[in-house]
Amino acid sequence: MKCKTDWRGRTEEAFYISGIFWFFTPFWFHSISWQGSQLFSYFCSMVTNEELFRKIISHAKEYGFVFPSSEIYDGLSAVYDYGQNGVELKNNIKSYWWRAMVQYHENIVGLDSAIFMHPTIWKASGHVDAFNDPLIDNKDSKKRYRADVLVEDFVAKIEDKINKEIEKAAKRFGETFDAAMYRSTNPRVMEYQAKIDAINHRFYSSLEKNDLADIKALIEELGIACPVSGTKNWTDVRQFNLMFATQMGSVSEDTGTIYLRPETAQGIFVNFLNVQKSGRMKLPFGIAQIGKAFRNEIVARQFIFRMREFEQMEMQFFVRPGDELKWFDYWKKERLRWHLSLGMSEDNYRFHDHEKLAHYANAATDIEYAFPFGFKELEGIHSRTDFDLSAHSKFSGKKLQYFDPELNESYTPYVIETSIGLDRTFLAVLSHAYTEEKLDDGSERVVLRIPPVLAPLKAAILPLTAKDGLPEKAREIMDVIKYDYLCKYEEKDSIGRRYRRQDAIGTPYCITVDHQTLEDNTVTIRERDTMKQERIPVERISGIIADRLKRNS
RNA sequence: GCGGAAGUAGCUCAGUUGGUAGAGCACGACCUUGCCAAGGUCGGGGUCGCGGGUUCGAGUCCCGUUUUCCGCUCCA
Repeated sequence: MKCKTDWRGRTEEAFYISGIFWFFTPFWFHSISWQGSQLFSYFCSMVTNEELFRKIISHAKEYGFVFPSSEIYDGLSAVYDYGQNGVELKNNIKSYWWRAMVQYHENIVGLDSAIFMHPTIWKASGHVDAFNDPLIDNKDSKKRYRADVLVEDFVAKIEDKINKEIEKAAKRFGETFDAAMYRSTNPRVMEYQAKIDAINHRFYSSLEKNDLADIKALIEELGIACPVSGTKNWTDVRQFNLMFATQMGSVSEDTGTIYLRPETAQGIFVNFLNVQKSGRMKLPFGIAQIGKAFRNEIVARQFIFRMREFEQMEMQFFVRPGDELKWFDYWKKERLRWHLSLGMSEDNYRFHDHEKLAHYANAATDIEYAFPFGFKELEGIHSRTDFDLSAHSKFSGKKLQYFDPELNESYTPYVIETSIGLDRTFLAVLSHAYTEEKLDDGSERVVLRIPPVLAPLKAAILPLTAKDGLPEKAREIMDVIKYDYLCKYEEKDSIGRRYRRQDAIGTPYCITVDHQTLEDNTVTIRERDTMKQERIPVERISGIIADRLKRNS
């Protein structure tokens, strides 16, 4: 009935075309052409996806969801403002998450920590070191590399040579061979090892001194060539600090430089004791927080997917050491359940387990969402061990431990983190919701199938005509239910056009006041997705909407 | 940050070898209609992203710059 272009842009036509190829190809050719036809439809979907993504972005602007920041001043790169409908959707996502985490879990409490934090926090967390990448470009291939990675790769090659030497020697000497001994005595291996040590020493001491010129000199002396162009035509090494720095008047340190937090997690860790003691929290328990974070990304793109100022919804769950993988699994399942509860199709989500773990983690996974530009990280779930609390313990000199009455001992709790991007969730909802439909009568409509519980407006109150006392009656109804839900009253334009306008911003219900309303005090309630209408008594409007929203969440 | 493409009304776009800024939709007022958008009349809105240059004259040609998109790169 409906020719739907879903958010992946896989229109029926795309399948149809690849189907024709399939049908007319000789059977013997199918095994070969299968991949080709897959590629072909993939290509089709890529093209329509780009188009679809563009449409979503302009729809978001046109209907007051997302505006480019400072637009009248030409905009500010990768910064966006949320408009009148966007702010509602965003707030609804926040409270949907907050309810699920804080209200429905008796052992999770909230927190709202400041964006400004003591500078040493970022040393303890590792951000000062890890967020400083020295970068270098090859002028011929125009490729950019991390200088430390180039040097590491070079070192790895020497390491390979050592290993080959040892292998050869092992064959020669047979079972009596002692690799460790060989390593520390063989002159050629020792020479290689000395070279590695020299390179590493020079690189890291230069990095520490922030001597970028010497890092470039090192790369040139080693004769490292670009893997793509094969040339050694390098730019200067530049340092990108991914943390925004600013000045604060009175900081007791010698420098007044403070950073805008690059993640909200540290605010939770440094308040671990405050919350645990004042809330008399018993392990396992969690602290949840929603807030802004800032990263000076080199490349911030893809609309609100990667911004320099963004909002996270994080929860740190403190557990007994040894239990962490059990809880990691628990939160993996629990968080996916939350996503699926929005009803945005199971196929759109997948786990991506990390094979290479960060220095602090012993297990990590991402929940990825199928955005129009592919599966991308939406939420991270990490088992962070006791890395954070121990680091803060060490840097602050305060003992961040928990006395476990059951075990009758103190220990540093382990942490499971769930960290979801609010703006990314917003984009996921919008991408899922945006639908272009062809109706039976041949007309088209754009409808945002936002999960009703998240929709900016819950209902529109519409008098069928702007006369005969219908506006007055509709106003009366509006004045009652506006205290239950965010609603909009509208009387301008034909009723059909008003329905379409509400479809375009995802309002799940339209309440229409007609002539019959004046007689028997009933109205029609129109459902956004099906466009079906039913007649209900005025006094039951709020209750019926409440029931349906609950059913949807 | 590098390379490529683009920027004209709220949106989608047209604009001839350089010669007085346009259309459709949207918006506002009034009329008409009255349950799934686009009937009538009238109207508002653009220093053509910004800044220079060439020219008698620049939306158009040249340079710079900025923003967006694509690719590279990066991504706790």
